[in-house]
Amino acid sequence: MQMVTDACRADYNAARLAEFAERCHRDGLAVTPQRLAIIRALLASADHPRAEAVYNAVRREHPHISLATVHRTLETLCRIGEARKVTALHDSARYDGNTAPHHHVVCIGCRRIRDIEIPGVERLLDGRNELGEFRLIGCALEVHALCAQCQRRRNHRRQKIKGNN
Amino acid sequence: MQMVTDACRADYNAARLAEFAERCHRDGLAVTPQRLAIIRALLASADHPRAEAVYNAVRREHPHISLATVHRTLETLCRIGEARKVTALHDSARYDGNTAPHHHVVCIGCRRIRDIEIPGVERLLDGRNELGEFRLIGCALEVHALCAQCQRRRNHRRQKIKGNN
DNA sequence: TGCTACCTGAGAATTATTATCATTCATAAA
DNA sequence: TTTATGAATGATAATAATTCTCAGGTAGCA
Ligand SMILES: [Mn+2]
Ligand SMILES: [Mn+2]
Ligand SMILES: [Zn+2]
Ligand SMILES: [Zn+2]
Repeated sequence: MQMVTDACRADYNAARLAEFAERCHRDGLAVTPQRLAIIRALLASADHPRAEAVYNAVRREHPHISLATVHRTLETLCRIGEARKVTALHDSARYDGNTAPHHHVVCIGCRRIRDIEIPGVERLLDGRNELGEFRLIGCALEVHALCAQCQRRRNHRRQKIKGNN
Repeated sequence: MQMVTDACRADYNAARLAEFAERCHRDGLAVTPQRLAIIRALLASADHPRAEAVYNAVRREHPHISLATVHRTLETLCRIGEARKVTALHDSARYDGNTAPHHHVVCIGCRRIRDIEIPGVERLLDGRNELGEFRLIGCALEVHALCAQCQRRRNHRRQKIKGNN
């Protein structure tokens, strides 16, 4: 287990930026100055910013950009796989009365959550209680999945799209 | 790895409910009908409800309860360790331009997030792409920690509290 | 049986996010 | 290069989740 340093991201970021226009075209998206500025700001920051933080960064070059555009664009970037969210469960607080150690499987379609037990997860951190400047407390594994219902839904949608061709 | 069944929670819930009043007293909290109803509803549901869902459940017995009380109480339960949140990062969406596989360490004080690489996490799911009704897609490990700054802050606060005795 | 500090309900305020719509612009065809 | 067109943007309203405020209520204790 080790921290990912800023240094090793420089090349990665340059490569990602170089590919960006091509990827937008592949997905049928226009390469707008706003989108370029937002992906640049996102790649440049190692701190997993919120929309507001990206907005503040981008505004230095594009003082007229709208916060709504930043929200929209970040969602678009996630949809085409150029960005992701740190957790799939940010939309509202989910509470758990089970305080015993366990982990969760989350349906990325409908946000259904179920408990799972996974032996060995704690062991991943074992022996360490520090990492860089951080004092470690515990960990939670979020297993991403599709529930039966959302699997069906996606299949139906795919078939509809096929039919429209 | 296995799903946690409803059945094996029945005893656990009864035990937790029995201890509840004692634990409130220990923490200097009053045992109000609202708090009892909320912990009961939370323990009874295996689906990691949002505040709204707890509100709807509790309202059947306490039609006059306020949604604000539900929010407040769920937060209180987390503070005294009688409940927890599924993720510490629900308050606003956090975006990540790094699409390579990696995990995160999260400061539970200030929500600072850093990338970490942990070999072997994917292996926890290996061999399986189904679990119960869920089709597995991937996973994300959220390592909880305190950053240097928040460690200092907590120490200062503890000293202040000591001084007030 | 009171006292008192803590708790609750009601509703306002705040914050994050999404929706609406008129205007602008990136793209590709002519 | 010009033009046509559908997609993208900015401004702002709307919605949703959560927190705040404060007057009145009540649990816990003497
Ligand atoms: Mn759980
Ligand atoms: Mn990351
Ligand atoms: Zn689902
Ligand atoms: Zn911190």
